[in-house]
Amino acid sequence: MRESPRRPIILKRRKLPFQKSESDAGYDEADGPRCKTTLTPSTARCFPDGPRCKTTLTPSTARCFPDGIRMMDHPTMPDTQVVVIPKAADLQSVISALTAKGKECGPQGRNKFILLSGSTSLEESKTLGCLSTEPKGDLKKVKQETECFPLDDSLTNIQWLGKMSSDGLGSESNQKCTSKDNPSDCHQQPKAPEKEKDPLSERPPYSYMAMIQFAINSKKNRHMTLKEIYNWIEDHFPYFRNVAKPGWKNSIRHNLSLHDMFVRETSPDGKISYWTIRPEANRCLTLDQVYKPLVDPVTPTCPQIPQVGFNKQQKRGPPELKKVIPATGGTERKMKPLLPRTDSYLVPIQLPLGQSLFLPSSSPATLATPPHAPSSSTPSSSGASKRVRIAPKVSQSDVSSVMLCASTSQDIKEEPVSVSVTPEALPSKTRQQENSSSRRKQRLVLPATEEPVLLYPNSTLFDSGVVSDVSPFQDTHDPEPQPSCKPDPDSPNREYTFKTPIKSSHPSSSTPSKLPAVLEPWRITPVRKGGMLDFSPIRTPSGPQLTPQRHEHTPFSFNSTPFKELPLFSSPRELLTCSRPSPRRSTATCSRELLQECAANRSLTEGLVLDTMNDSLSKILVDISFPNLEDDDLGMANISWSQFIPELK
Amino acid sequence: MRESPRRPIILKRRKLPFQKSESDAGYDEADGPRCKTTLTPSTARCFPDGPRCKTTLTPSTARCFPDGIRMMDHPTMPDTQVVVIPKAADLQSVISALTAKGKECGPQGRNKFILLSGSTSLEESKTLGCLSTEPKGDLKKVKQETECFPLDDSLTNIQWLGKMSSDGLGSESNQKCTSKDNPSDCHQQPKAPEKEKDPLSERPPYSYMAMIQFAINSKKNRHMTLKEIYNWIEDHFPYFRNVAKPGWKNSIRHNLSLHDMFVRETSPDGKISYWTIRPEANRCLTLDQVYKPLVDPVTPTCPQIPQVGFNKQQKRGPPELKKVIPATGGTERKMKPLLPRTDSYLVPIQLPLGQSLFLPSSSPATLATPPHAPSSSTPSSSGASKRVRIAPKVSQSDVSSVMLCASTSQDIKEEPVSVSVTPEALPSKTRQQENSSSRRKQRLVLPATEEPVLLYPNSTLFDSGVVSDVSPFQDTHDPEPQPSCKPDPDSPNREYTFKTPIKSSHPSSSTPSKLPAVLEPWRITPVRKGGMLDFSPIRTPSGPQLTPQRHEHTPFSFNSTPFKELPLFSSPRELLTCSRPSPRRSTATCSRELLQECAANRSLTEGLVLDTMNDSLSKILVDISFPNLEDDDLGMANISWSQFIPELK
DNA sequence: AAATTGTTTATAAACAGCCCG
DNA sequence: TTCGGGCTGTTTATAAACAAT
Repeated sequence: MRESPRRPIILKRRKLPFQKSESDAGYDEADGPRCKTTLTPSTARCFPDGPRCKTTLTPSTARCFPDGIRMMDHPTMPDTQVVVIPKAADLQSVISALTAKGKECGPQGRNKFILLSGSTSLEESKTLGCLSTEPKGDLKKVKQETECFPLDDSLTNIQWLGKMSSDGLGSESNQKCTSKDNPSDCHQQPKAPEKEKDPLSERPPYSYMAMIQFAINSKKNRHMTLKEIYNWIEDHFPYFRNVAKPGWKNSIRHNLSLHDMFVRETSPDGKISYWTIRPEANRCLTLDQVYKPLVDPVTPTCPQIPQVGFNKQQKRGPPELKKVIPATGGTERKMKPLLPRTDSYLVPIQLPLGQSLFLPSSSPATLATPPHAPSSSTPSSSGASKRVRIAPKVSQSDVSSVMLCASTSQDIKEEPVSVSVTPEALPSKTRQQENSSSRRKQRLVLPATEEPVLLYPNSTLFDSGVVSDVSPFQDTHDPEPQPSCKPDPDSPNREYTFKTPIKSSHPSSSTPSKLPAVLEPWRITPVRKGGMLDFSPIRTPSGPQLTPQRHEHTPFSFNSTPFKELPLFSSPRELLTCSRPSPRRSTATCSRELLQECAANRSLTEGLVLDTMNDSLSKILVDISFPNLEDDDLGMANISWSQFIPELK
Repeated sequence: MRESPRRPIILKRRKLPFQKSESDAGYDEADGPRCKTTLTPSTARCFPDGPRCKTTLTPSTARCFPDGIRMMDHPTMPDTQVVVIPKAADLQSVISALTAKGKECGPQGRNKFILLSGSTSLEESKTLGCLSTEPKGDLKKVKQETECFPLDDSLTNIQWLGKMSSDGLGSESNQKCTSKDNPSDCHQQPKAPEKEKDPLSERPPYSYMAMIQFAINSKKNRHMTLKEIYNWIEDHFPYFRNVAKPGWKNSIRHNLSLHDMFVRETSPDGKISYWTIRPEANRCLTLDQVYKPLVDPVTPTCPQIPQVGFNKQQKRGPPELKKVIPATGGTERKMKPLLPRTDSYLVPIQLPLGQSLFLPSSSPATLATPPHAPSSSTPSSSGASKRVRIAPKVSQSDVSSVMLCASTSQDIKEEPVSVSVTPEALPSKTRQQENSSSRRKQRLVLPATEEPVLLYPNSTLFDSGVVSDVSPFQDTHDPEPQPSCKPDPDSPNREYTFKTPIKSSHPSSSTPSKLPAVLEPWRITPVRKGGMLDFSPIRTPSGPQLTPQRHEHTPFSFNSTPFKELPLFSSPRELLTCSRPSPRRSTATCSRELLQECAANRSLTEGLVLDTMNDSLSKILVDISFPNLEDDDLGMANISWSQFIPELK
């Protein structure tokens, strides 16, 4: 009721109902270096694939892992387990269980989890050392538990969709005026008489940032003028045309300026400004991805092999969620919620989708780098796409230190072979630039508060960010051709020039929006003061505040080891604190040509960054579209990850 | 009168009254490579040091350069002049004149200006090629003009200060309620009965970001808990205690989260979170710097030699500005306005303060980098502190390309010798991390819109950001010792660990906060589409949108040439588009030990980033405190830049 | 002179997570 | 001990002030 407009709740952020139930199998307690099992599921410990118990969110200990989740000790990393999660598994349950497990500490600190999605995707969840931050964490070796069906209320988006699809609108627009505590606003937009009954006039469950991405990605050339963005949004979300206050355009502009992922270019004549999405940051979100496809997934852009232990939607949203919004214009499909952005709190880990080799930390960069630049201090020179992002918010120097520590650690070996990416594609940009996302201030997580990190490769060619990611199809209604994340031949090489000066030289988050610090290795600095942690790799001689000292740290020189070559991290600490280069650019997903062309698809191949979601799962990286959350359109979801990860086959 | 609270105007941003008056000496027209004069003022063309004409801001052509400004052709760079500006010179006038000049185009594009502050500081202002963006720019070889006293209204801060010092308050607090269009707000804070008359209860002219820096830098160890920040601000700015709505604390928290420059650390026990400033980004702003010192500058932290053509305050604010606020607690000195943050629109250029050598792009990083990291793709490995930030907003990959271009350009030679910084300090972090600032989305300027870039080394050890930077003194009233930008022995190495996860992996702006893109070389990508410009260095084969292509660019491998070795840029285009490593870490300013300790001082030595100012000079980099803007306390301002730049002596 | 476009700061708010009484 | 409230921290939305066209 203040004088200020209430922020409309688009998608409520909600913490996953991680009950921190101290239950968990004691296996994580035995923290000694675990047997060097390969990633093959053979050694995996299987979770009961039994039916999910739709338990309430009470912190009860009764959790079960659904969908035949398998766990195995990490071959080389102590306190680390590899968890193979079928695509149909309840991601929320898994996260809940692992989170609980993560609270436990081994000799070297908290347990870590490397997650592989349903034999296809790789995830890493890890918790750092048992910082005494939380006194309640003493419950080691508790039984492992799984929490079932946390999705039901952990994803408010689903409910929104259900409401939206069930034409339960009216309230939305009213809410805008009444629930805002700003009754004065109601009279503002009298132009939407139909808003009460038009489902399309409800506010879409997407943030401005997401909608801008939808708009820009709807163009083949992937650039749009501001006006075109306005028009696209109005065309596809009548809410803004009919209901929203005029200020929404201000917000669009604000978002364009605020987030680094949006880049302004200028036409050759300098007269026209186009807004584009940084390719590294572009998840290729398109509106068609957020609508439930009316047809079954077919003609996937890339070869996809529905494969391993894939239980079709074990769990899905309430029945009403499956309703399809009446087709109107280009928006007849039901909107699907987006997964939370991965660059929020989360540490993306690069998936070893490529063959077995990792690119050296900076090798790709060196390709294009002039030889006279001896200083290969490039911290995250390697693919830098997906790395563990759990790290404290640090200065760039700190990042370097972390990287240094990692590189100095024992088992991380550099493998200069870059299998996935064609050399020309890799040249210079790969290093730091791989990491991308929308740039907001982001930070590394303190080890003390670690929770398991879920890394999930996107099942579709695009990093749709849609919870039930399925539709590789173009938005049929959209008059503008869907780029399919392929670089439009014209736009990239057009004569456009960037017009806006770069203001932030700060390498790290900076900017608002971007792949987690891990992707920005330079950003991941060791905690100078981090003496609290026992993990040596993190320690750095200099305190974070001393400027000169930040020079001491080597830049990200450590190369990440391919996942299968397991000794990725000597200690959980490394896993958490070091942004792993995880260099290999996964090209397995698509043909190499496709990848090269699909700059936008990089999120999929490199890190699957979901940065558009409003519903954030704090500290949990869920960087894939998980098909079983709400609906059954698993078509694309079946894209076999085994293609990417041969080990899983 | 909307329901939202009006944003209180703290410091109105105002574009400098650059009239684009086509007047300018024709010397800039002769764009051929200029004689290779050294930076000695001998060859400098002197501007009349006559009295400043307090002309209005009319675009009249009558501009004069005050204070014995000298200009000379750049020895090696075509279309480039070196401008030596005495410390007492009217910075605004110079900027105005150079801006006008910058509109002119030489054979290779727009003229560039390398500015040296009063024989002591170096600046580089340059404009890129004559992009057709502005048709009005045809006025080549116009007469040179100077605009006098633009400060009077270009720096609204001064007026605010004057008002504040003249106890003309009352209106301020009332304004908060009445001018806000939110009458409902008025009743909110009835607790400030004295606000009407207490000058201290007026809202300070600093942004939250600046005040947070003041607070944190007031502590020796340079970290503060949130609560301490609250208290410090309330103690030093009674406005927040007495007048402001409670929401101001929300804003403080918001700023801490939003800007990358603020880093959260955790105490060893994980119980306490401290907020710190990224050393690279820390300008060491302290409140004492913004108050006019009551005593003459003495006991400078570093050796300072008042030296060259230093005209004491030629120009100063209105007489009332010189009033000293009645001492009350720690705030009796008059507040001075801060210079605009340099990371806004501006391209910081690293000053060759050190000897003559530049660090190799990535050499510092390599020191600490494990040898096994062959991939030295580090784009901005070298000091990366100050570079030309005029560049289009680009993705990281683009940045790499730019750097590549620069390195590939002819005269840029790598000089691996790192003179300024002690080797241990340089190791890994220096590269990208040097660049720092507060992280907001920032972008490179399109060449089409270039204006001269002013690079000004800070005259004080601190990058105070204060317009009339003078006071090296600690805030005498502040109970907390002023760190003097020296690394507190305790804090840097404390056991604190970073707690917040890094969310943004995006290397570039990231954040919000960070030295300009130049400082983040990886961020400075060539304009893929920049075909509009004729400057080859900017061109890159791949379009900005294609992901794979971003790999093609080498990472910042080009090393910047020391200033005196002049062929810094083969063309203005290079200067503008390439983020110059400008590697040499200037250690000349302070003893090496001091520098090493003074992580916070890096802004001075590396780039002098002013990121706290509200008053932004669009596209003009004024990265120093210019003593003559408002008052006469030039004491510290006399710090001889000649120490840093031997050539000037 | 006005509208558009772009950049920044301020403010409010919705949550999440933690701590503490 | 648990529960609820408060504090801390992160994000998004909205408004606004400017700047630049």
